[in-house]
Amino acid sequence: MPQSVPDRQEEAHRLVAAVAGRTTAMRVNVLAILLATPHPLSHLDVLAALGEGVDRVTVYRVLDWLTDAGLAHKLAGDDRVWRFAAAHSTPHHHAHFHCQHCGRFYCLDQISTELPVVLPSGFVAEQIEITIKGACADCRR
Amino acid sequence: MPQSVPDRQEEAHRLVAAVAGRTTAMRVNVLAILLATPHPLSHLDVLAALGEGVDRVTVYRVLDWLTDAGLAHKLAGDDRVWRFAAAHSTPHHHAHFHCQHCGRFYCLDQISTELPVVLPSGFVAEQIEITIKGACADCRR
DNA sequence: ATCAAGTCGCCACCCGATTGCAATAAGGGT
DNA sequence: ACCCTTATTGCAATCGGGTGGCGACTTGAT
Repeated sequence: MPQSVPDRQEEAHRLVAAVAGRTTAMRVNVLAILLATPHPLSHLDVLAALGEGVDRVTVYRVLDWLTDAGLAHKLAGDDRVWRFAAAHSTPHHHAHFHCQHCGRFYCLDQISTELPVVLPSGFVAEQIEITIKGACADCRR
Repeated sequence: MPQSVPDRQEEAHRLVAAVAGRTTAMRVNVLAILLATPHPLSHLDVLAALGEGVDRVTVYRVLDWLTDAGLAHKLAGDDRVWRFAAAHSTPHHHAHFHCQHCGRFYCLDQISTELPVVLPSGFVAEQIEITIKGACADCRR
């Protein structure tokens, strides 16, 4: 079905197979799409990239599975929509850019979220999420 | 109706009156609740604090109005729920803490979001949102 | 006191996400 | 290569935070 995702298929297959759990076509295809895209994708984006005849719920579950398996990141935007990005090369901790105009998300690999934060006593940080909002290069024209 | 919010009522009234637009009981009450709470509240939290007989939709609109008026901040959490905090003393740019266990949000006034970020060319930052996830002091016990 | 414009309250509705369950496919054991 | 167990998929229904529409009611300027 996804002739629009030619490459990354093998890479995705290798990554999925390396994880405990079954290696299904759906998981491989979805991961291939995420790998081929430089910015985080919404569930709807993934569904569109897969083409017709794919069940929404399955994609939800596959994306969650990929997230649990550590192969993808899940991030929440202001529009109450989940975005997913492949975890692959990108270091696990980086910031995101959210364009207020076109709504697109970008990964800002250069910006680390490894901040030396000082929390109130008793608080323990497990993860830091940084989202920069503004206008992307495309929308500035 | 809100005998549970004794103080802050006058302060809230003063703040609402200082803004262009009508000074309604609903706006004053909701702002008083936000002022009386040290951490951001969800729409449901506010509704519960107001007591019975208050319309959901009105609270949604009041919260949006307060946000537009600059009297409250609106922030998105992982659970796809808006949280609102009084803008009052708190500097406009600060980080938030999200407890993964109890789901509560805290304002981290000490941590500024005035970072010297370097964006790809053409990108313009308008706002930076930092959310630190982990376990709060209460849940660590 | 009057009255137009701004708000409130109730209705139904939107849409992303989730749950339940039967049908199907993956892959280990033989 | 086949079978059988079990995880995954597909479909339908549902959930739940949030929104739009519109008549009734306040607000506050006149």
